Amino acid sequence: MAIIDAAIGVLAGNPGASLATIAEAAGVGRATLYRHFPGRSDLIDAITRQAIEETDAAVRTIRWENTTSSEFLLAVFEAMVPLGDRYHFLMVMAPAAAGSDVGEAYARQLREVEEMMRWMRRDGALAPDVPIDWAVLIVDSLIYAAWTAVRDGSVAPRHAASLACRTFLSGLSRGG
Amino acid sequence: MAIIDAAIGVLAGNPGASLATIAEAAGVGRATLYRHFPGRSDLIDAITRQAIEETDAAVRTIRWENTTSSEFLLAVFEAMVPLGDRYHFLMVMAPAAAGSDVGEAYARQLREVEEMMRWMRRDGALAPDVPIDWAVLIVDSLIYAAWTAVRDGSVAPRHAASLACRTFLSGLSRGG
DNA sequence: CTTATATGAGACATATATGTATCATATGAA
DNA sequence: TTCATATGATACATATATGTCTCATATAAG
Repeated sequence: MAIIDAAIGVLAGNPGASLATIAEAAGVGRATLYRHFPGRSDLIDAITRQAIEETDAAVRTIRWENTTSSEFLLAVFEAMVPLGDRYHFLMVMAPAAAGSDVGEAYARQLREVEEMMRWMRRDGALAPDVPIDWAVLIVDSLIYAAWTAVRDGSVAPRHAASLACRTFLSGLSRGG
Repeated sequence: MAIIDAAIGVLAGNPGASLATIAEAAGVGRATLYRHFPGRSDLIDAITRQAIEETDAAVRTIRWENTTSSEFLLAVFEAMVPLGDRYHFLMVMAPAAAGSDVGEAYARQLREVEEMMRWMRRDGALAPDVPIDWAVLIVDSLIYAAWTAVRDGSVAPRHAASLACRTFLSGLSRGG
């Protein structure tokens, strides 16, 4: 929906933006926004649900059979970098919803990334002495960083995911 | 000052927090806060200035003579990770102040990191095909990620900087 | 054409945040 | 003790955001 898309864009830059600002960005009247979402919290909730759906759907398209964990990681970056704003929105807003169903869905997503990291550790693609929590955090950070870099024009959209994946696996030094 | 420290803590978690919330966190009356800072923007400005001062001071303690660029990078992480909240605050707030003196100071800090990245590229510590902008962004991301990990207890304070530095230089894969 | 539905504009009441002013009190120096 | 200063509490006015309501209008289906 156009309102939700506009709201994600506005709230990503300013989490405290007023509903009037969001309505203007969506190109609808403020009253129309209240017709679709009874209150601010309902809008936030709808955005969160959509972000979870979109990110889940993007990950479901990836095939894990007959691939290495590193190839899978690259595919995850390819799928998630374009959704960086959604991903970041979840990172910022979902922890506040802990306990609810959306909070649970976010926790599940985190567990899935943890699972991927354990797979990588078994493969040797993740060093044994690296804390799983740190690896998960770096995946988060790189997705958002890559999305930011594309948005600002620092990195071409085609190269963003591979750059993020390379950074994760082997760092940025020559011959890393 | 206690008010500024408390304000950084509150605003890092919720950039739109009310002055009443900040005053309560600082343990002072709301009126007292207005006596020190005529308005909200003055408080934000004071915080930004202090964050710039603190980060500048931390970097100035680092010696760059007779060191490799990689050693210097580690020292930067050591100095900046404890100031991760300040650093993140600047990342979020300073771009909005572009044109003013604090905006200029932030731009200078960015140029200094760029300079460090160019030094690393000459050293071979940064691969030639990695965009400088990406390297700068990753330094930012890693500082904040490391600070977050320490705050949440995922990583011991002693290990955070070296983990961030290692991630930057050689990634997280085994033998990276 | 007629009708049901969705919308935009705007009035309105309420809640919250901002900013100002006053007064009693605590604290610390002379 | 006496006095100056800083503070906390409170009241107050104003601005902004939220949420509800009405009405005129556009639009699409019948």
